[in-house]
Amino acid sequence: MPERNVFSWNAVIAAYVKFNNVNEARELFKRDNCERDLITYNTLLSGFAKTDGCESEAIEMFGEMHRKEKDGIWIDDFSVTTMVKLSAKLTNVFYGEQLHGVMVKTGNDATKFSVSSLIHMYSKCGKFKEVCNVFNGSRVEFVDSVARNAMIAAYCREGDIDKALSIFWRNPELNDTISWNTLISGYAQNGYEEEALKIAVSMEENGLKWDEHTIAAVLNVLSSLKSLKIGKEVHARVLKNGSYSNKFVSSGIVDVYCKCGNMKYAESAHLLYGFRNLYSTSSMIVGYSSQGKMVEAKRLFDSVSEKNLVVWTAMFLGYLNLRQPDSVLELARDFIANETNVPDSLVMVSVLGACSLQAYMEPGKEIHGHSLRTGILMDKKLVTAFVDMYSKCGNVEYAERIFDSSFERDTVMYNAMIAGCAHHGHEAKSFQLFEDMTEGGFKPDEITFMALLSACRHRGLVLAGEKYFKSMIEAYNISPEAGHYTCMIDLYGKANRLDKAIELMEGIDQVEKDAVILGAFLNACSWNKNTELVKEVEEKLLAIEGSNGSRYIQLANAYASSGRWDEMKRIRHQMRGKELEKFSGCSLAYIDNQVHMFTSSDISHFKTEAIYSMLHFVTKDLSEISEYRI
DNA sequence: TTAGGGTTAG
Repeated sequence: MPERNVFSWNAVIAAYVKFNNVNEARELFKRDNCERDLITYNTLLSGFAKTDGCESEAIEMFGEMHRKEKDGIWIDDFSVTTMVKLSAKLTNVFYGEQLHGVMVKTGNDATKFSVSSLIHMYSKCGKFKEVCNVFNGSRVEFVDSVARNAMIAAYCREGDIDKALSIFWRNPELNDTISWNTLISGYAQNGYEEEALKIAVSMEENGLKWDEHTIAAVLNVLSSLKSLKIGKEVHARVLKNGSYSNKFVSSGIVDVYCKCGNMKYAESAHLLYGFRNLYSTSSMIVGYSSQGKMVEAKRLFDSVSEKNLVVWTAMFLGYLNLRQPDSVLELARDFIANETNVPDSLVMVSVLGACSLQAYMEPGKEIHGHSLRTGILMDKKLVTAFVDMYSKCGNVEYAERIFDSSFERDTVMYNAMIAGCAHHGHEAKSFQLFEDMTEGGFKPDEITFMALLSACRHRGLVLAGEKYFKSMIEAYNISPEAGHYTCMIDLYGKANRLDKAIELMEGIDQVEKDAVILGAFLNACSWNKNTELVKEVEEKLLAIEGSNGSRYIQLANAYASSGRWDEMKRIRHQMRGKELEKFSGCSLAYIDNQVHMFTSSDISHFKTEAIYSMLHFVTKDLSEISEYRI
């Protein structure tokens, strides 16, 4: 242009901002010949505010505009609204409140722009009371469709769908695409996925077309529902209208396939349109790691240059679910060495899970120390993870201390503490915790009863065990699972009440008589030297688990215990020539930075002699003090 | 020529 003026400069800078090219906009702004006025500043300010990674430039520029008062450039209502929106994006309510103050001072707090932006900002920052103050304190003419939509969204965030609906249906003629989209997401955020889909359908019936936001919201719903069929339908729609170039839509498609467990489709969708999209890649990592496919997960994880806590946690949880604590701890070392982000509670929970698996207390203690020093919020999941870790690492006193100091509790946390006490032989405490739990209004679940029954089993408390077993079924309407039956049979067997064990077995449906229950019953028969029953169990057990070598050994031992060497020989003979998997339970001890693993009758350890001699003393002491058979 | 409301991953 031969003749440029401030209008043409503003127009071209605005065009770059509009098309998300803030770098070019900044370059033009900085040129010596660029003519600038307040509008130029506001334009670039909004560009910085909406661009990820440029937020601090916006704050800096706003400060600079403030200082330029004497040059005739000041901030106006446009600049303030832009900054309120930025406060919402950064969920910085302190900044937002100051801007609200500026609005009041300059008399700009009663416009449709200020009302909608303030409602949005306070809602995003979780200050619902302030949202209501702004909304109720605004004159009707300043509450337009934008403010109305902001209010619907605020009610949805607050979890008050009914209020959101009442605004939505009070003047249905005012509803635009954004109102409908807000409601779809609102339903989904509050767990009403089916209703969200119905709203999306009725949106079209009301003559409003789906836009990219609608499609992204619907895909999000389908991920939660794990609906492959409708997911494919929406995918087809996306292919027709070309909206896959939208990053929310493309990563949404990838996520639906991941959540449905169809990694083949997910992989091709990711390669076609999710490549280099962090959200799509994250979904892929989560998808693979939740299926235990850690090689694939790691390949994608390594390709992410800017890792965040979401992808880290996905990897941690993947290894943890596969029960590979070494991989979790190795990844944790990698995290400490390379990650600038501070670990949050979910990262810590994953690493604590690995410590629990390995009975390795040191890293757990370090995490505990770190969380105390940094003052991180101890949420319920984190407290539970500490309780579990300290219990499983042998320090139930620490576990109790953390449990006692927690302000909030839930069923899972109680379960961890009850199980911890049970495993350490503090059955009275377990029972007391159960009382506290039910009195506090927390509903016990099948895991609670598993912990209580295992406390009874370890201490031979038949009557208490029967009481909990009965109350689980009758008072709490929980059907016993294999673990509960196993506990009871074990309990009866050790208390020499084979008659009771038989009675219980008779009451279990055929389908529920799985190998674990039969195995427990076999032990009960063996302790009570009932060879006839062992024979009966043998047939059923080998029919279900004929390839499990441990079952043959268990049978052989059962016959041996009552002196039936002929039968034992027969079982040993049967084993020969078969390719059998053998599993043996092991114990782990973490001593001097090294894991020591022990199985029953193990003599492989380099300090075997010392260990057995100590074991001899401990066993002697225990049998003297214990009233029960060990 | 500048501003406000709705959408993703643990």
